[in-house]
Amino acid sequence: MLPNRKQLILKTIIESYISSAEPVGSKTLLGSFDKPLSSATIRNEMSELEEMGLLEKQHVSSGRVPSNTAYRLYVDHLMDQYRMASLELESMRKEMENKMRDMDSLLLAASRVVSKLTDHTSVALSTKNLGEDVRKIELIPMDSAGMLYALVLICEKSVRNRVIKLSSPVPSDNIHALTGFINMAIAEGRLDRLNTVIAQSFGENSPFAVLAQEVLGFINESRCERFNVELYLEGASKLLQNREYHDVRKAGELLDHMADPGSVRELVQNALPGKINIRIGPENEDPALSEASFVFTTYSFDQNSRGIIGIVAPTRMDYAKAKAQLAAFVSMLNDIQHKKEKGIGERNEP
Amino acid sequence: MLPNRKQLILKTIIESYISSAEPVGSKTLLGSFDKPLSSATIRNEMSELEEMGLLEKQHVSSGRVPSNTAYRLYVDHLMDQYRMASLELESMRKEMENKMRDMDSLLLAASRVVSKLTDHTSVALSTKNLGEDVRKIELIPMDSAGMLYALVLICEKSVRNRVIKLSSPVPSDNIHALTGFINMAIAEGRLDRLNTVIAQSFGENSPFAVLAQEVLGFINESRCERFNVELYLEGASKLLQNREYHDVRKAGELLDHMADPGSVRELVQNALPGKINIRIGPENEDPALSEASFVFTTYSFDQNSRGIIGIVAPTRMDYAKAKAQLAAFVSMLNDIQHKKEKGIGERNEP
DNA sequence: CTTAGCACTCACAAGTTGAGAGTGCTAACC
DNA sequence: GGTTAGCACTCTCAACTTGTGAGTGCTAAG
Repeated sequence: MLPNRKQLILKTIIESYISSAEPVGSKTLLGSFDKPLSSATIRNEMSELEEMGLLEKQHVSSGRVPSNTAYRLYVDHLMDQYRMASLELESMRKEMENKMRDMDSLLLAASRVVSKLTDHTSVALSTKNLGEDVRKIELIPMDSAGMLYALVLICEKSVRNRVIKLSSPVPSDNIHALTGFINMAIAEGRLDRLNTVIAQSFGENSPFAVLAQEVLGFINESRCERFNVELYLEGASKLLQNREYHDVRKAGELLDHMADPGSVRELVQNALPGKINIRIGPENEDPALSEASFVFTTYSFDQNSRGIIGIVAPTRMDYAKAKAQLAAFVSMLNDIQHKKEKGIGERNEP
Repeated sequence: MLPNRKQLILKTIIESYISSAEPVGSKTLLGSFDKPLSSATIRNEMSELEEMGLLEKQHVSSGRVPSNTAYRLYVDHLMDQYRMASLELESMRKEMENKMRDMDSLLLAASRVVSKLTDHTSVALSTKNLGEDVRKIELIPMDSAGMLYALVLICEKSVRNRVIKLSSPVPSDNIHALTGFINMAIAEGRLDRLNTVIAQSFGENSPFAVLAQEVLGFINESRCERFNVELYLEGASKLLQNREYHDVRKAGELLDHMADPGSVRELVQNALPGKINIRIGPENEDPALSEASFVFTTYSFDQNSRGIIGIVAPTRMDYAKAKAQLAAFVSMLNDIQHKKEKGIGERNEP
């Protein structure tokens, strides 16, 4: 067993190296001990630790670096237990629960396949409209002439209101009925279709339908968009294979950008929907992509869920191939989607 | 509009640069035209193309490189259409269909959260026993004394057979019944529980139960294990942030290894189940990890699905922190899993 | 319009140098 | 004995220097 002071010194060296990544010299440790030690003393200890195979020098006169044996010793005996803050734990749990709910495995699968297929880094972004924004409405008749006070409770806490003036009066129990209708529709998440349902049931121009129209319009305006965004970046390491990105700083910068939903969203503004979009170098607003091209296409899975999928590569990429592959892929994805909607595919094999 | 020869030269330059990544000099193109041209001619053309802003030199005497404008021109007008081989298309479709079926979003979510949490590259590997291996059985009585010929159809095509000898004879309609039972169980994927069901229904030692036992044993032996493996590598770019991996070749090598299920599987051999395993540098068999540490833990979701999840980082990593985070994460995952099984969590908010 | 030839430019790799960090050793000190 | 100060020594790293080769632009002739 190591004497106490050696242990302490080793531990200090390891931790210093862990956090700084710089080889540790005898002077670096000067301030780190209760009892002040001179650098020479530390040097002596260090050289003994080196003899024991716990420290290593990269060259004769460099600081020392822990050996693998030292790490092992550290892990098994020396290191303190790290205590996670309860805040940290809590955020971890939240994150996990959200992720599990929101993960979009179709798009993930897509981005994996695209990356593998094109041999480039692929990016997929899905934007899902959660649509759970409107919670409840309340309609309050103000007089018999057709003035209404409408309240919309949105997004958990906030409230919007408006006075609605009807051209022809509507009986107050109709108003109650409408309130009920709408709240039920909200609860069941079929608010979008209510409009047409009412128009069909009561006639396009019936006072009731007009009122409903009015109220639904108001609700629509009040909607605060609640989006859920997921981003998949696959095959990041493929980028490194291009000589343009042999500079790690550049590669890291680009990858970080492509891993950030906000940045990607900006990149795909003004995309032609359904076409293969090609953005060459500085055609991408973002300076991080000034030497990269982004070939992508938009894709919408259903009303509430849109996405983009594409690849990033150096401007010197094989555009023809990438374009063809992406196009083929999207058309294939459409087929799959189609089959799924019709409920054909996706059973176990017969 | 560009004269024909200029177009051709530009196109050739772009395509040469796309595939070689080397600035293109006038001599490089010598062999590329039907009508032989001297390098001087090409030089003249190139210098005109440069004046038009389509080519660029990195320095006075280097080859030329297409400008972004040139790429745009190329994409819009010059490039040939790339035609995908039908083989390529087919493999794409297959890949996609498999991926969609096999994606394990829990583990993906987990690996994302872990990467974000620890700020390191995370790796998750899931091994799922598909268990759909046995397709059908057939039992054929050979004589009245209790000899049976059993056929098991496994894994789509292959067949195994065995002669089973019963200690006491079983009536032949019982045998038909058993065949029916088992095939039903196979079809419904509850073969595992059939054993106990029969024992309970017919008595532990009844001839029928004994026969069933025998046949089920045979089936079990015949099982060819069909595994499905999925691997998730998240936060690959985080590795680049460590100075140890500022060398792109090294980083790429490591990432490629960690992205390969086979390699990862080898790494986690002899893992202590349920513990946090720490493999420091060369403790990992694989030389690609000789300067990296792999901290991981095993995790089993249910009978048929096992996985590992962990992080890779340079040997100089904060082991204490990583260990604590991973431990906390796994215990949290267990909770979630638990809740899920009991059917508690995962509703919409109230 | 095309080509051959030549002078010129510049990046890159190899070699050189000096400063700085860190060591090991020795001798003195407690 | 353990600890410290001091000094010579080693080695890396960055800055600078140099020579070579690739590739150009220009000119003059075909």
